[in-house]
Formats: sequence, structure tokens, C-alpha cells
Amino acid sequence: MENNTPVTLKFLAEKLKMSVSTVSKALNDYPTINSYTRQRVKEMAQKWHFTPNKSALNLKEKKSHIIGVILPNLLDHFFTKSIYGIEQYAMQKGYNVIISQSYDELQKEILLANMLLRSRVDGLIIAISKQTKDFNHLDQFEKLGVPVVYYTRNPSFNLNCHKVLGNTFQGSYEATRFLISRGHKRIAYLGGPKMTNFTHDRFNGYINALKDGGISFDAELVAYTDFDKENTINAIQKLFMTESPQPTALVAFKEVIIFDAIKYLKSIKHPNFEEIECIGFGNTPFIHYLDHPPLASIEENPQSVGKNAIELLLKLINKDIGIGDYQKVMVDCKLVLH
Amino acid sequence: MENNTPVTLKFLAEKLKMSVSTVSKALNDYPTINSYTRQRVKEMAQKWHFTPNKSALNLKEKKSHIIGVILPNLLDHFFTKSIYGIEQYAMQKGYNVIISQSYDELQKEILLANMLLRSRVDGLIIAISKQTKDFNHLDQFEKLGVPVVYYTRNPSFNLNCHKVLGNTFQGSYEATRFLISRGHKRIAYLGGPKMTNFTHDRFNGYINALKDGGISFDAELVAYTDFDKENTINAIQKLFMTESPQPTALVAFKEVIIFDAIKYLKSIKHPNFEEIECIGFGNTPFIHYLDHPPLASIEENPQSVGKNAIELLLKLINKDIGIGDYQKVMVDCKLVLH
DNA sequence: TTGTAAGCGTTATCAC
DNA sequence: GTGATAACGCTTACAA
Repeated sequence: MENNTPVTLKFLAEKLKMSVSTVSKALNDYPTINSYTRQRVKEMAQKWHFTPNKSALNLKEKKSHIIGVILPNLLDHFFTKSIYGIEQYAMQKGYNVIISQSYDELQKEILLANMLLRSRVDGLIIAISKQTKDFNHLDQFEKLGVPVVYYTRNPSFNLNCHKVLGNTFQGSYEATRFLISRGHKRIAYLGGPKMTNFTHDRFNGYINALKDGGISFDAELVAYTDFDKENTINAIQKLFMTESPQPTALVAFKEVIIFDAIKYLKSIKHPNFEEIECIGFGNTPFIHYLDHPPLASIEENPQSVGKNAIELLLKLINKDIGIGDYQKVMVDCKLVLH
Repeated sequence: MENNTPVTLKFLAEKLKMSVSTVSKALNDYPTINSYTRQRVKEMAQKWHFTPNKSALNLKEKKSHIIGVILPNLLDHFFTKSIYGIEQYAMQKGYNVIISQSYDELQKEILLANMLLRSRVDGLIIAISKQTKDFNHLDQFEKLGVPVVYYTRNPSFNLNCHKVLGNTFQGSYEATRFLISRGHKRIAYLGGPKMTNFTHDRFNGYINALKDGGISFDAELVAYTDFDKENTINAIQKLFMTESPQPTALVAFKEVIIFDAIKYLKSIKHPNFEEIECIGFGNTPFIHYLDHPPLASIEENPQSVGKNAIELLLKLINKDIGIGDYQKVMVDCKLVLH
């Protein structure tokens, strides 16, 4: 039973003394095929572990069955988890996934986009870099009929596109309301890269929660960081090194910023760093090892975001949804107490 | 310049009023082609952004240009980083990578292996699950001429195979020697899953360092965990809840075990948990947020391990190395002080 | 120096 | 019900 001739339709046809096309039809349950013939063919196929050659199918169907994914960084738990959702669903539907990292750099993103376009991916899922403000390198996909789904990071400057986003407005709204309900009056907001297009919703959630909670907004309680350590520390200094009444709570764009904040406040022996209550987007498993863990986390359900993205993309690929019929899917966040 | 006919050789040939084969040869720098012709062809190809259809090439070459990777879990930083090395190098050489997770379960691993075999991957890179003791599902690849490279986790029961391993012996040897040099006499060893085949080297490194450092081995100072929280706590209890003189230092299979250990000892208010000096395999960036970080980390250079694995695999695929000429590559570890 | 034709493994269209 | 044939896009003897 060991042999080195590849098991192809031709091979089976010879064994069965039939034509290749009959074998093909039998395996694909064509109604015109005699049921006994079909059975014989299927048995033989089973016996030899026949699997159709994907390259041949791809060539015929003019599809690569490859989905490209571009994301900033796999070291961020959010993205690692999101590709679970993507990969599982894709595999199940017969697609392979190529993952590539932009490291949050536009130049790299452009390079990767061109590479993926040239390797003829059937679709693209992308979380844009923090530098991406122009979308030529991504728009070219749709021009060639290759659908693109933006996920997680909202390219708000790009109006005509498909998006799957976490409901970060709701996330930071709930977090802020929760802090208010615990009696906080001075709640700081530490945002992500300033002036990028995927950060507004969180800020708006914070603002709206303040308003609905009857707390007036104070610009002194808002700072931004681009995730760079130094930058983060500057932001924290802005928030906590002032003369005015200090914040007693903090809502942060990403959990990791909170870790940096707490570490810094501790290092400078800030008098009441132990009392400051923090909530950030993330929910890293690591949290449980910290001496001063955040009060709660805004769980973004990355896996679900990923799954929604690939689901939408496959619908676009299969033309169940028109490529110009732009969709927007929101995935709710959940406040998790620690 | 916009058009929906795919840019193929045929398309270019028609534009140039040449035959398809001439175009193909020109693009592939056949010496028999007139240099002026070649130039014209290349210009036209450039103009139309011609890229050869990979499915067609794959079909012709009888290759899929896909590498399968099976690993236990992407949430482990080691594996996430290792696929950097794999993916980068593979992409550069024109291969795609399918990553799949066994969640350290043999059943899942078998399933994935069969799936990958059926999707005709050109090669397999695998970090076996902690349950894998039988290798039928992996041996079948080589029987069909598909090379397999085992990485990180040593399948020592499987003698005839290609491996790329971290030099964990050296890693734990150096860690232990370092602890001895700091005056420790009672150094505990907290190992990974007992009786699995990829854990011996670390233990041997520990043992040998003790011997070379003139410290006698004490079985009471050794415990094992399968990474399960409860299991880890049992192991820690075994080490620290005894009547005999307690360990003052700890070498651990994985950094995360140390985090669990410290957390537990702190929770039970162990009298001198602050003095215990720990070193584990890993070097998680997260470490810097801990109040009681390990003394040092054994950096396993995951990226380099991944790169070596894919390099070896591609050599096997290209038959630069015979599939039966079994290779073993070791990647050194490095002690990183915190 | 260029062109013709076969073949990689499938499926779809026809003819028988 | 079944079988021949063309086509998908590319490479490569071989012929011209």
C-alpha cells in the first residue's frame, strides 16, 4: 500500500478502469452518476486517501484560498487572540491565513499590502498602523475586486469601507460610569496615540459617561501616549504632577499603560498611588500576578472581533454581500472586575 | 489602464505579439532570448504589474509552498516569538505558513497533523504536545517524503528525526551555577511535566551544576508541575512546606511557574518569600511590572530557534540535506539579569 | 532566436 | 450514465 505515485483522479480512474471525469463526478455527487459506480469510486478514494489537489482547484477556480492579515504586533495579546477567531473559522472554510506584522509602521504596512496583493490573496483583514492616514495602498485591493475588512482600529478617514470594531465607546463609557458609581469625582483619561483616527470613540465614551454622571469635564485630566514608555511617563506626569486636585481614578486606552503608570507612580513614591483605581482595555491574564492590579478590565473580546471580521470577509468573497455595500459590525465590550 | 482581464503571460504575449513561451523565457532570463526582446517583455510586465500565478506554478512544480506549523499555544510568548523567525524567513523564500495550535493535547495534534498532511504542506515544523509519546501521526509525513522538523520540545523517544532545540541543559546549568555563585546552598528545581521527554536536559543541567559547584543533590528539592495552577501549587508546597531546611533559591522550567510560586508564597505569607531568588526560562517583558521579579531569566532566543527550524526545513525540502540524514541543531540560551 | 505543444490535477461542457 | 476534451496559467522539451 506504499507507493510514490501521487493519488490523483487519474490514478483512481486507472485503478477503477473508468474515465477521470466519471471519477470526478462521482466524488462530487453528480446526480447523473450511477449510485453503484459512485460507491465504488468513493471506496477507492477512501482506500487511497485521495485528497483533491488544492493548487489545481485554485488554478481552476481562479482563487488562492489565502486570506491576508496585517496587524501591528503579535506581542499584543489582543491581536494574538483575535487571530484565533480568524484562523479557526478560515481553516474550517478551507482558507489559509497569512499573518504579517506592520510593527505600527506605515512604510512596513505598505510593503506588506503590496506583497499580499501580489500573492493574490482572496481578501484582506487589517488593523491599520497608528501612522496610517492615507489609504491608497489598501484601496487598490478593492479596485482589483479583492475585499478588505478593517478591524479593531477604525479608519474613520476612510468612509467607504467594511469595518468590524470593538464597541470601545460602550467600553469606556461603562468603565467610567463604574468609577463614578464608586464615588470618584476626578477621573483621568489616558488615551492612545493623539490625533489618530481610531481613538475617538473611547474618549467620547469617557466624556459621555462624565456628562451622564453629572461630573464636569476637566481638560487637565486628559493626556495621551503613543505607547512609547517615555511618552507614557510624560503623560502620567501631566496628570499627576500638577498643583490642582489630583485624579483619584484612571481610564486607560490599553491596560499596559496602566502598568507603566503604576510602576512609575510607585517608583517616585507618589503618596497615594495605592488608592488610585484604574481600568483599562485589555484583560491580560498576567494581571493576577501584580501587587496592584487594576480595579477592572474592559474585555474587548478579541476572538469574537476576529471571527466577525473573517465571517464578513468570506461573505464578501462569496459575494453574499456586495463589495460596495459597506458594512459596519460592532462587538460589545464587557467590564470584568478583578 | 484599468481592466478586469487578469494579467497573465498570455495577456502580455498578445500585447507584445509574441508567443507565451517567449514571454515566459524572457521573464526568466533564458539566455537564448534576444536582449531587446527581453527588455520589451520586462517593460510590459512592469507596466501591467504582472505577477506569476502561484497556483499555476504550484501545480506545475507539484509543490504547495505551504509550511505547516503545529505548536501548543500561541499565548506562550516563546511560541509567539518563535513564529516571527519562522514566518519572516519563510515569506522571504516564497513560502506561506499555516499555524495551528494543539493546546498541548495529543488528540488535537493528531487531527491537525492529518489536516496538514491532506492539505499537502511541503514540510512540517512541530513543537510536540506534552502528551505526545507515540509518533505515528508525524512519521507518516516522512513516509510520504514530506520533511518534519521538531523544534523546542525534544521528542527523545523518536530517534530518527530532525531537531532544532534550545540548549536548555546549558541554560539551567548556567542559572544554577549563578545561584551557587551567589552563595545559595539549597537550590530547588521546579520542573515541567514529569516523565515527558523534553524535560530531561534542564534537569540534567541543574544536577551537573550542583555537582560542579560542590553541592550535593537532595531529592526533596525537586518537584514537577504540568503547568496547571493547582498542580504548580502542589509542587510549591512540596518544596516549601517541609520540615527540612527550606530552599533559598529556585530554578524553574518556565518563568510563569515562578510567578505562580511567588504569588502563592506571598498569599500564605511565607516568612521569607522576599529573599528567595528565582530564575526561570522565559524572559517575559512583563517581568518589569512585578514587585518581586525573578533574579534573572534564561532567555531562550525563540526567534533564533524558529529561524533555525525553518532554515533546516527548507534545506530538507530543497534536498540540500537528505531527508534521512538526521540533523540536530542547538541554540544557546543566555542568562539575563534583571 | 522564437514558437509549438504537452503536461501539472481539476471541473465543466458536450457528445455518445 | 459515462467518456472525451478543453480550459485554468505556467514551464520546458523540442521543432522551426
